[in-house]
Amino acid sequence: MRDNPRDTVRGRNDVSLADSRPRPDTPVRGRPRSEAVERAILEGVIELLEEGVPLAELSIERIARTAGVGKATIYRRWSGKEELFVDVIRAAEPPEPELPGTSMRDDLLVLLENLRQRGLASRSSALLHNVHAQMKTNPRIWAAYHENVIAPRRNLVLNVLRRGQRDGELRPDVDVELANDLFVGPILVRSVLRPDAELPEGLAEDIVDTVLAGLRPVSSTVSQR
Amino acid sequence: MRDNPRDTVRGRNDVSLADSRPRPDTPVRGRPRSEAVERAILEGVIELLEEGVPLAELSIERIARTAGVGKATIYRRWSGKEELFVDVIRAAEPPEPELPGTSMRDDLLVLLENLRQRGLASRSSALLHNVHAQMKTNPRIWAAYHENVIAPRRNLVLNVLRRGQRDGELRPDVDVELANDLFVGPILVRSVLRPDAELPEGLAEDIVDTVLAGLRPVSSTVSQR
DNA sequence: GCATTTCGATACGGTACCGTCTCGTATCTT
DNA sequence: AAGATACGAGACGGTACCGTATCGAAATGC
Repeated sequence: MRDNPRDTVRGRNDVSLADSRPRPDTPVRGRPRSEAVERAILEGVIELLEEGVPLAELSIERIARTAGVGKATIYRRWSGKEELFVDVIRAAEPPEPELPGTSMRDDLLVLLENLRQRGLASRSSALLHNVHAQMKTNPRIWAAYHENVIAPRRNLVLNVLRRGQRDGELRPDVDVELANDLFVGPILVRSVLRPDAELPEGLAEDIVDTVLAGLRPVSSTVSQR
Repeated sequence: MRDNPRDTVRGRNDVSLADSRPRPDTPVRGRPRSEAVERAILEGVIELLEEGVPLAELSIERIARTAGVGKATIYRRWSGKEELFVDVIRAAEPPEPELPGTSMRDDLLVLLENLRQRGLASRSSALLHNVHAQMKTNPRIWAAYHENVIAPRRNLVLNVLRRGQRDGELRPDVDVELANDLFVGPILVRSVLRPDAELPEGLAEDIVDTVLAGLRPVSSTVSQR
């Protein structure tokens, strides 16, 4: 797909639009691109980020150096660091959790526990930090992260909440979007904004039950505002 | 004879390093340092960050260029970009909100509304994004931000919650730290992690009342399906 | 008046990376 | 076998920034 229209040595008689043609046949001629090289590059970037190297300090030369490949091999696949990083995001996406489906509370427990585990993992954290850093400057990176990581998980929670609302486990008058943020907010805040905070064992259950029950003292009447 | 490089560094006040040095003869000789120049540099950095320029792309040369000062003028005050950024954080800190003190709910409304407003402001957001990006690499920047911005606000909320717990507005068995995250989490998640999300007008009130009341249907004793 | 220091400006050598290109070799299709 | 392409390695000219040094002018204390 990302073929190079720059036949170097021979005639450069080509004119204006290089690659506007859809070119359906992938170039099967010549040596094919190594899939192993591709993985080595992506994995190398992930490892560097995990080690705490910020994306801003990653140069193509350094990536090539640590992956043990030539610079041209990288430029053959991606046009630059940001393009590459989009694929890194895709490659690092963890699988979605399986839901028991027995009740809204049970599903929420699984989802929040999964979120807590991800908060404890350096890989997710490193990725999120660097995505976050590039968000303002490079909306494409943010879009890729949102599409590949955030949106799927968010939809999972929203669907669980909607079903819970249908089944009477959730007050019908609450906004499910707000409810979602009430559940995931505490974990996200601790893992992203206060990395020194702890994510203790029973946190997911504490959050679910506390949010469901409310913080007002039990004897208080509902008429209070 | 020119100066040795050590006496140029004298940053004003330090965060983590003790540096209780009682001003080694603030050089009253010669031309004094311009306070206006100092402000111009700090404000220039803040404006650049507000415009979406990431901290990683800020070079001393560029800062000097946009502030209209010489490079040496910057190096005379700070030893590098990170040192400078610590002072930028301090300079951009907004004032703490005033609390009515009439009830826990009223105080929480003010605090969360204040937080919502900050989420809407580009200045806070730009700062937070860049602090966040540097967090892993440069713990000093994170420490400065935590000490100057996060901790004071957090303590404000925690005190309000503790008082509410004493006064019977908050269940005595809930962890105030968890309660804090339940209240601030939704706003922080929306402003930091989902910048496309909205922060609508009545959000603060919605959060406070929903968290206090709980998400479980009122008369229901059913917790499982 | 004079010493001292800061000011903006800019020159300086050094470093790192950019993206392209070339080389010799390896691997695939025809 | 011939042709095409990918591979690692690295040369290449160009750009931006680093941190220091120097300049003449300005601002202060003595």
